[in-house]
Amino acid sequence: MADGGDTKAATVPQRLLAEATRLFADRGFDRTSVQEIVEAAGVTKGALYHYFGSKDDLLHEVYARVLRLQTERLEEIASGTGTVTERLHRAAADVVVTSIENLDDTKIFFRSMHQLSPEKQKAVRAERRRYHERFRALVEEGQREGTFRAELRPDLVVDYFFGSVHHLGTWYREGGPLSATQVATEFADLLLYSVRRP
Amino acid sequence: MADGGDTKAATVPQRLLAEATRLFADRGFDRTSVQEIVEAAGVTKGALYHYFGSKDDLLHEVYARVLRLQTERLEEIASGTGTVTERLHRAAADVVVTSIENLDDTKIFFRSMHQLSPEKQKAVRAERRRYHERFRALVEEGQREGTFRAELRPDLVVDYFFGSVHHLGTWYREGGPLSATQVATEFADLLLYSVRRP
Amino acid sequence: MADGGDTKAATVPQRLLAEATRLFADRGFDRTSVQEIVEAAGVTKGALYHYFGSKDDLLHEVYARVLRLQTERLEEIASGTGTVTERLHRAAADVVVTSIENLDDTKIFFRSMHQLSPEKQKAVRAERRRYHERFRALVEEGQREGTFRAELRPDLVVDYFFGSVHHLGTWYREGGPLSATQVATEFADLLLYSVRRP
Amino acid sequence: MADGGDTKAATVPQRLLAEATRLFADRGFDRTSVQEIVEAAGVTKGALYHYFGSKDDLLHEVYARVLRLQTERLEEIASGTGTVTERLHRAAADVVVTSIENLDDTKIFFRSMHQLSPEKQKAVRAERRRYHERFRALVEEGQREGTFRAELRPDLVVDYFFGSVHHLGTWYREGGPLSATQVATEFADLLLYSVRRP
DNA sequence: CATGAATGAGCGTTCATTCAT
DNA sequence: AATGAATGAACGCTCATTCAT
Repeated sequence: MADGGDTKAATVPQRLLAEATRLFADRGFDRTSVQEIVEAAGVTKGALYHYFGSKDDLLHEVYARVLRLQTERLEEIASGTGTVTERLHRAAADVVVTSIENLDDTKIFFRSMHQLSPEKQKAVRAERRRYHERFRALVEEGQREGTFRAELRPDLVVDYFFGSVHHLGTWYREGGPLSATQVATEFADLLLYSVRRP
Repeated sequence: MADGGDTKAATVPQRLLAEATRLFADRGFDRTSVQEIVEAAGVTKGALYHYFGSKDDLLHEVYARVLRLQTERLEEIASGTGTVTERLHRAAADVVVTSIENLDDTKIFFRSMHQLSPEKQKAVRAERRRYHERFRALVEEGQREGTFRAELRPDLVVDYFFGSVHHLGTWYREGGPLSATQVATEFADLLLYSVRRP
Repeated sequence: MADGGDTKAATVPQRLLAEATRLFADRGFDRTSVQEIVEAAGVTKGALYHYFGSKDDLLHEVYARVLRLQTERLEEIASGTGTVTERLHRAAADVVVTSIENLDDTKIFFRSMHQLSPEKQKAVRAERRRYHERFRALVEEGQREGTFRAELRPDLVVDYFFGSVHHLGTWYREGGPLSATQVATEFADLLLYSVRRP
Repeated sequence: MADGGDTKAATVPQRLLAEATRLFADRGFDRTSVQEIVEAAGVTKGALYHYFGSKDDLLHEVYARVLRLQTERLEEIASGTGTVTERLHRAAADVVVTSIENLDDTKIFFRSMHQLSPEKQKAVRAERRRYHERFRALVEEGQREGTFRAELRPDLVVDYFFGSVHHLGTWYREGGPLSATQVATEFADLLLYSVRRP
């Protein structure tokens, strides 16, 4: 009963979620069959439907998990210590690092969102919006205190930056020439250079 | 029979391509059936398969068209007159405008690329790489002449910027508060601010 | 915990049978899942399979209960006092009233019979036949004593009348313009008019 | 190309409808799989769905056909020559004969109606109601002219009689002791005896 | 050029039942 | 007495593609 192994010890729903994440990232939601997921997890379809209401639910769980994680981290950094420049830089770098560390989730996020059912899409978007708003608040804070350029549209800056972040999945390769931290630092630098009053 | 009208005059393959683009952007490649495409175009399946080898071919054509267009425009701007700052700004703003003007193609591009067959994906990526290289050359040119910051990794700058561009499809809405030109100017400004030596 | 209430006090198998009856009548046997039954009864699947061997068994119990009831009542009436005319009228009216009072059972009876396993179907049909025979005996008694028309085929009369009775479930609505007794009287009248020597 | 055979010559949709009718009557709608139907008809599932939108559609077609047939016949008889007694007798006997001749349809009708989708059920019921109304009009005509007993509720008489007719499928066996005409005559006699002023 | 009937493999999902606890 | 995780087979349906006409 002791947690000795790694995959063997995981519960059935955990294994299903892990394999689904991997497969959705690999070939996309529509191209992944329920059969493939259960085979990868070593169970039968019935088991999957015992824990998840639908294939859609599985994808929704992936989203919920990553959104929860990122929201927590941003909240901690944004409300932490340091100048607004330091905090924005830290938040930007952090979302890059965690996006790279969970590259499968990142890939799924922007590729498969529109394959969710309309209601679930709405729920995810709402959560996402809250996350963006917290980030935008940092930009606005910097504008109010005169550190960031006042003529910028903060919402546009956020969309600009997160476009770059979401696209990491299309070009970043583990084992490539760049470490996660290197990319994170460069991206955060690029962001700060573009918003700071020169 | 003479080419007098507008929609009526479009040839069958043109109409098929137009409807396919619209539908792929709307619901994604996998969620669009061949039946829906031919119904929208007012022809039968046989006609589609007469002009296109497969559903995949249709998607490939969408990509080929937009890549051709963007490459032409970039080439013209990059090799045009003006300082490197002016040319990079112009190129960046232009790709934003054309991405917004062809928002359907933009949506398809980043959502459905991985649904192409491996060989076609490879071909599209190669073409895309050439496009990015031309853009990167502009950054390098600015670095060589001392206008842009030397410590930047030019390839990373390009990925950073095009991430933002590709994501326009997820948030930009026609009829919203921002015109294509406004977004283009802001995006190009953000880019230039982040690469220019302060 | 004392048997004070009404629904709360019912035993688990009683509650299961009651909910199954309601659901089978509502949506049919095949359209009712075991899951729905146990949820309605507030127990789990294991409990159902503890008391009933199969879903089929549950349906069989419904039949057994209603057949037992009707046989008892017919027996009492047929062997009671009064002329054969009075007894046939009373029996006919009574089966209409009890069919309406147990409309769910009536609906199930003619809709779901063929969904029982072959052996159980045979058992139910045999029981049903005995019931019909007792009814038919009343008709024959009337023919022998010259009250009912001799040229009638008694078995056909029985099938004719019970067709009408079994179909009550398709059109009778509680709260409609007709009370159970009104329908019972009219149906019994129609039967007697058609069998009595004019 | 000449219509030489019997089953071979029938078109694919005709064969599908014929086999579906037989199977639905045999084992009920829910117990008949689409796979069984297409195997019996010697085609594949794709072919079935080329001609029919759903399994439900197939059942609806069965209903539509039999309702059309019966309505035509009733209309012809009811508006024909003869006294109201003769016409009601003729109509009653005719519906029995055609119900026996199309016993499969009769079985399906009362067993599987509630397995149709709600909208289609509504459509069938509406058509059925029109049929009943035409029949009821005959009873009312007889009451107005004083031939039938005035105290009868005509709608109840119709439900009474058609209950018997619909139940033919549960007990009538081809090759049994009774011909269709014999049953028809007896049923019509029973009806007329019960409605005529003695 | 174009049709549309037909294929065949695969899809997501349901469900009665079993069994270790 | 009762749980609920898990099975495994079947279900209705979709779809890109082919091919005789």
